[in-house]
Amino acid sequence: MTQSADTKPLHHGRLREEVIRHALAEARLGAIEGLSMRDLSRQLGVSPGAIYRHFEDRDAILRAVAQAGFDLLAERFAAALPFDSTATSGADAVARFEALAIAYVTFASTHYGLWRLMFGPYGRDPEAPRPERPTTYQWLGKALAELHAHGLIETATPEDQYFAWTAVHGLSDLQASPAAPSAPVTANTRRHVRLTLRALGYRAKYLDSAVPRHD
Amino acid sequence: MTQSADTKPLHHGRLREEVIRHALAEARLGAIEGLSMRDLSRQLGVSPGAIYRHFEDRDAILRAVAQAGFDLLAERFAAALPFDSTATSGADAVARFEALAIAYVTFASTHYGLWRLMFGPYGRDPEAPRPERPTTYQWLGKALAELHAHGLIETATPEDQYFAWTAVHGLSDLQASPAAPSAPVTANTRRHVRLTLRALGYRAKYLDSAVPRHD
DNA sequence: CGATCGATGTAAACACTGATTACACCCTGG
DNA sequence: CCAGGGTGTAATCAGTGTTTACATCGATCG
Repeated sequence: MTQSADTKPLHHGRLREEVIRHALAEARLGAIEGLSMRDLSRQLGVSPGAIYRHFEDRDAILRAVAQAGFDLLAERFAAALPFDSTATSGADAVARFEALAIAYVTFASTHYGLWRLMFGPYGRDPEAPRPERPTTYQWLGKALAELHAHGLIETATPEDQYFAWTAVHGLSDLQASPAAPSAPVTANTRRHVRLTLRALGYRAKYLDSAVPRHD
Repeated sequence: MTQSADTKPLHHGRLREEVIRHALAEARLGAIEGLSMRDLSRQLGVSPGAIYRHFEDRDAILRAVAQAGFDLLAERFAAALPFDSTATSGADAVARFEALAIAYVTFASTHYGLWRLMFGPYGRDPEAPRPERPTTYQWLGKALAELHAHGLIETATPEDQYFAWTAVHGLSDLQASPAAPSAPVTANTRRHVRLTLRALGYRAKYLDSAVPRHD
């Protein structure tokens, strides 16, 4: 399984990673459900059967890609906001929450196919938890806890957390859906975040004033 | 196209409706993307080619099913709440909004595959608008207008409307997603609705008190 | 009434897909 | 040096979406 990295020893070498890379690239645009084994094998210059040395199934590839999607999302979170740092002020806590939301919505709209895959039936491979990365839920929990610590929201219960997630998640989905009216991403998200915070009892201190940005 | 209903005149008759009926039934459970023409034709006791007399494509079937999904959702709305009626009081306006939200979430969770299809790339057939039914957006707009008319929310702008939709939509999606923690549907939705209303400036009059139910 | 014609269904074929199998290769460890 | 296992190949199988040529039925019209 785990190979000595970049030695490229056998005929082709590190096929598994290449498969995931290509499938992931295809998923960015959409319609990853239409992924074809034979297309994949042709792109990789390899016979169709070869892939079955590394994946049991086509479904196994989709699961692995979904997994990679969650990793990618975690990277985006980390890029928008270091996980170890803490908010220095109330305004900063708001900005951090907002940065998180924007990262989420942006990821969904720039990787819609992948994002749908992540929340579809291949969402999680229960065999392969990876506790080394904080999950979306943990990021969100931390952001809410900070807001609560600075007295900006009334509570930071799991229910509040769930609500905040669903609000941002719903925006992300409808933003990219052809069945809904569309709007510019980040401006829309900012307004959305303000309303979400108000739902959580935000005291309106910074509601209409400028808020310090992260990056 | 439109046939004299139940005469069943030709070899098989009304194949088109039967195709949609079967595909729709399959969509209830999920994975309608995996719909197979040949499976369908076998279920209908018909040769595979016959279906192509009524649908250009497999995709055309999916589009038609998505369309039928929106019709079905509209029916659920109408069942939960007559469109012509008006809220008699503030509490009633709240109850009506809540009934709408519950209908939406329940529909999504009981017809998840269909619901995903509706918001996927086959979401809308732009060739076939049907102005005779109020859309989700219109239902929602009416509910918010009533809340505003009774002085319960500050504004009822399109932005508010969009926010309310995304909030309920996100709940619907995460509720049925394997990648998220799950919870009981209606109780969860009630709490969600309360928070959503608060985001819109709800004055908390009925927030924790019992609210009259519809039906 | 009977011929005609368009709408509907059938059967066979085509290219393609996911998956399995038997076989060949070549690196590695003893 | 040579066995063995991980890796890739070629051929093959059943199943798919779609097209084509052909058959059949029902209504329409002279």
